[in-house]
Amino acid sequence: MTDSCLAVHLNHFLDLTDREEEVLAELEKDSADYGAGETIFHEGDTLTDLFVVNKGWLACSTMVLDGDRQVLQLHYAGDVMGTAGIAFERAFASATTLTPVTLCRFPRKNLDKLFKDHQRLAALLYAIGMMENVVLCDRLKALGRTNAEARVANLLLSIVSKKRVMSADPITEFEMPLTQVDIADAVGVTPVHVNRTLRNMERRGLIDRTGRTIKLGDEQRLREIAEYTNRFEQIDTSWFPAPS
Amino acid sequence: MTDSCLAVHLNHFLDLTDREEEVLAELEKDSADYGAGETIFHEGDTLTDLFVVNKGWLACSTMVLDGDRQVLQLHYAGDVMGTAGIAFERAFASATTLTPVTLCRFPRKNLDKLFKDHQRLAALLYAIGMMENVVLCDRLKALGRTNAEARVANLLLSIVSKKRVMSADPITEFEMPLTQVDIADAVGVTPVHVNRTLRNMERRGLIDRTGRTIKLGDEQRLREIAEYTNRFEQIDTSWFPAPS
DNA sequence: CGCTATCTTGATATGAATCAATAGCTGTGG
DNA sequence: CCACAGCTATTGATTCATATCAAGATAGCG
Repeated sequence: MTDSCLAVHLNHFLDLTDREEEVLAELEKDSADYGAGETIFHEGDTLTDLFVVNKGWLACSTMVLDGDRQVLQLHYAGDVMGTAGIAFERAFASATTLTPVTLCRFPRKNLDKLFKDHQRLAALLYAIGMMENVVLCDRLKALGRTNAEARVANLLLSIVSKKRVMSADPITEFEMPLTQVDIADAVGVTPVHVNRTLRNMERRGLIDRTGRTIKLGDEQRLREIAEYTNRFEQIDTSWFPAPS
Repeated sequence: MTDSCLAVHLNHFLDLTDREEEVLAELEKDSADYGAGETIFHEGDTLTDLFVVNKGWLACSTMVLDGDRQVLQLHYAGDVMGTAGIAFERAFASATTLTPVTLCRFPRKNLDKLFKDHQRLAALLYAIGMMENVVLCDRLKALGRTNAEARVANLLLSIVSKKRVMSADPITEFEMPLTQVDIADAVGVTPVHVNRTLRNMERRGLIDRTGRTIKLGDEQRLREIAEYTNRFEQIDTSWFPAPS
């Protein structure tokens, strides 16, 4: 077994060869720790590195001119963060840590080796990128066409899903990495309304809260409210080229 | 010069070699025509093919249980459609034609050759996928944090941007492929409100409308209102592996 | 040339925003 | 070890952008 977080994550979708695991571990050499609330990079920064998240939660967000903030993506252990940097030289969003975080930074230039020598891994990264695409579409649907409660339910479920990818047992209780302001910025409502929505969900037994800990009281019902599909569970790797 | 639409599109970002153009042309062999308003595939269909759009506009959309619809992505000549199929065996959205369309269908399995033998093209496809992620994030920001006018402005500008990628001259007038109901489903408001918003924008000289033709009366101002960034213009290919 | 989809406009309703105030919690320095 | 500062959470009152409901008016198409 490897201690590469990325390898653990990718092994979820594919049986990696030893050689492949080595290559991935290589990307995770250069690790650094951050406290909660730190900014890793800012929107507009020149950024030709990617990051493997080794531990903790981060949010990518962008500001509207009037001062509003939109949280675009959440990243958790095992994720590759900053993949937009594959297409653009400048960051389109800022990345901030929500919890203490360990990150491994590597130059995107290293990906060319991966494309040349480990095509199956390249395909897997591509597929994961497309999965993120689908996740973004789910969020688009939630923001465009559902009310505050469904949006919040969606967010909670996707956080649990991400946790479950990296842990063997089926979590139903978790430490919420987002403040109510963060939730508001993620689901596109005001903090005040997030508060009322959460309390209302609590009152009806959908969730239980103790401090920042959230327990899913009725996950089935939450899924119905959010019309949730877990996209993180598996990806279809059947078309992939042979392993190197 | 090739008649492959995909090659024309990709040449926008990279100087393709003759060999690369051949490989792309190969993907565009199997073409078929569709009228406006046809459905190419449905949400939930098993779908292991991708499509190159050769001509016309398509919309990918998904339904909410209560009957609402959310338009997720628009596709135009030169686009590869259905790339989510790279990660999943079932379509997460439906694709319908907005105008008469020519499509070339190819099995995703063909991508493995591309990964094995034409790594630069694989990297480019990956980069374009990541560009689409950024576009989705822009839309997320628009839906989460801006009013109806900014959302509509955003949509109009992104349609013009897509047209400009495939045409030499700087279009300011175009045939709108979406009805007001489609626009509503794309920007997450009601058709009634789209109508009022468009008329208001017209009254203020931001746009001119004659039938379905829209002319950008004050593109600069529209960009400010939408806080628009054109993501389609160029992608950074400097890290790519060498051409095959 | 009538049918149906699309667009337009007015009146009213409502989910969420805004404004405003208070309370709890966490850390930090005196 | 307490007091103060500054986030975070809670709650009520009011406002507002957009939804909903309803009814024409146009226009494209078979």
